[in-house]
Amino acid sequence: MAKLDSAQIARYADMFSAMGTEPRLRIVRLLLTAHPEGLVAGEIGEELDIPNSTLSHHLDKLKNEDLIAMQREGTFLRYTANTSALEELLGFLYAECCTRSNAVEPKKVLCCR
Amino acid sequence: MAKLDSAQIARYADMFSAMGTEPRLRIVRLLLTAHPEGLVAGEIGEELDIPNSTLSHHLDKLKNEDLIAMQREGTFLRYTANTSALEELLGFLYAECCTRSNAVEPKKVLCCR
DNA sequence: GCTATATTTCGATTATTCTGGAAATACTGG
DNA sequence: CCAGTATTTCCAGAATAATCGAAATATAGC
Repeated sequence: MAKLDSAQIARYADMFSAMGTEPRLRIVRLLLTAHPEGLVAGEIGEELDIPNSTLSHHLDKLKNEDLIAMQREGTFLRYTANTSALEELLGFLYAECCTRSNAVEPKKVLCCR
Repeated sequence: MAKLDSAQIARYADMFSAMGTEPRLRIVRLLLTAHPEGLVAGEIGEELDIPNSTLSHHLDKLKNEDLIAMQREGTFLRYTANTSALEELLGFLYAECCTRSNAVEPKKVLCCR
């Protein structure tokens, strides 16, 4: 297993932090549900009942951590979950818990394929 | 799959938040490496070079989110990773990413048993 | 009980984050 | 180019979090 340097650990911490708030965790969940089409900002805000500017800040944070992606569609901005980043985060957590230390047994968490 | 209520989502958010800081993520990693024996507070502080009181706050937060456990050993306090909680968090993330939405393919993350 | 060690709690400072109204920007269709 | 809609940025306030020295607490051994 590759050794993790300080920057990488900090990055994972930032990703966890980005998911570490109820509104943002809800946003990610919602985008996963709507995957791969995603949703435009207005739909997210309406569904989760979050004011425009507040939502925009949350989306910005998630985007900065690369957990979601954005693409313009005319006057709309469509947001989608970034599956590779989530994959990476999941892989990190899995590696820490199961591979690196054998602290958690994989089979308890997942049933493969 | 059981439907997640607001309190549960908030709880997962809090767990992510607890891991969402570099010092605390390092602490969890260190305790996983030392699992199942764990480490006493002083050892953690020395290894990660964190002042007493700062460390104590971090440990308190992790303990509040049930990510670590503590037991007294004479004048020492031994901390251990709480594998069930980590298991649960890993399971949640897995379910969100892979089961619920099929956004991430399990085999990309893990190689089962 | 006193001393020594380990760790927490107190207290206070600084930094960061969350929130949301109002103004600005971006785009579309006429 | 103007009106209309979508969304962001600006700004500011309030709340929360991170930090750490110093004082307090807990335990052990003598």
